[in-house]
Amino acid sequence: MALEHAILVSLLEKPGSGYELARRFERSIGYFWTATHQQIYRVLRRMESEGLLAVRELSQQSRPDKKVYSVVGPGRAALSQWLHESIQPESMRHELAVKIRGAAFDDPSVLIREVERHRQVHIDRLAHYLAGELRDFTGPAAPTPLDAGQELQHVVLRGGIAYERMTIAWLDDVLATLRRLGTSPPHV
Amino acid sequence: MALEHAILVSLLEKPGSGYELARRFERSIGYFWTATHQQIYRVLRRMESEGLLAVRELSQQSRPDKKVYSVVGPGRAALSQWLHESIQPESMRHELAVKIRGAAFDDPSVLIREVERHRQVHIDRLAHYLAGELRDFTGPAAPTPLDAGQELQHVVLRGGIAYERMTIAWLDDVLATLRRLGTSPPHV
DNA sequence: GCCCGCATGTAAGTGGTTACATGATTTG
DNA sequence: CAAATCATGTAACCACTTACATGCGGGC
Repeated sequence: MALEHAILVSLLEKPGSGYELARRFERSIGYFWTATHQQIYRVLRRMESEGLLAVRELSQQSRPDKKVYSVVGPGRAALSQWLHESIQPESMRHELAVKIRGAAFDDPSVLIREVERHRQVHIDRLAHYLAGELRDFTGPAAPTPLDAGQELQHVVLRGGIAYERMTIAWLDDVLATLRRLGTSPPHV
Repeated sequence: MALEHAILVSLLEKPGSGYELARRFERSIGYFWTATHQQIYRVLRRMESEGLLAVRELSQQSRPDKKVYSVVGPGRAALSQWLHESIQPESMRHELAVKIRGAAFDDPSVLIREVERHRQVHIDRLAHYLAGELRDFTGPAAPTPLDAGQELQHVVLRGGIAYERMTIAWLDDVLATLRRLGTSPPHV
């Protein structure tokens, strides 16, 4: 049920509609938790019916109406309770690693292009994160000093940056290994 | 459907029963893909009915009978086809990061113990991975030279090691940030 | 005239978790 | 005598994805 809590955090940072939340889940909070609009609309309705959120229907001209959600008392309490509970450290779900091990039973070189493609995606993400860091936290336009919320957002972003750097270095290692194996005869 | 492919890889590495696969998903292949026994039994039956696997029922004395599964032609073909397809680089699912951002709306210091606990789990995992690396790949008892399958298992393990090291360093950063915020007055 | 962005939703299906159930053998 | 290991399974539920559906307004 972490989607529920991710929504609470996002709406506490700033109230918004389901559509806007879906946008945020494509960047910002979405860097470490994803959700599609279908799922978001469903969970928003449930949370509103449970009294965690309040809705305000907003008529707009030259745009469809929207429902702006915001967190109310019980929602804030639910988040606070969750913060006091402990979660179990998650185990990885790394599909590419499964593929790499599977390559032992086929030609390892078929994976080279795939790994190169993934590497490029991670390079792009890293550049994106670094640009965001400069814009919001370390650049001349950033507020000084940062408040607690900004410090916490920054440390999470640093985690994303460290993850992308680590992943790129590892994919280089994978590529070197695949290329090395490609020069020797097949097997199995 | 990556569980299906993880099972194919694991059974190609060595045939086994549902129970044995469940054990393997607690270590080895389970380092980057998890599954419970219920799920494994369900998928094994489906894969067998689809002709990807063959079963051999094995009577054992002083132990329950077991069904040993192995990959047959169409299963190997399915794996090969999957290796040729491209998968989209997965996005993170990092519940702890959601909590950290959520801490801005509560007392950040409540998270210190939780983060310390996670840090310890990652330290233990790292030690476990390093022991496995020494045993299977870099120690004196390791085969030399390694074959392609072992090289690929090793590069995946190196990825796990890099991930744990990066995570521990990041959690240190998180702890330093939380402790720093704890010394200043609350907010929001 | 077509596609994109804004905005919300239904329906069907897959993947995955949790709880419950059974029963023999081995280990402390 | 209790607990853990081996071994397989059912049932109910929850989380998540994919496909489909609608409709207005603005830009190329």
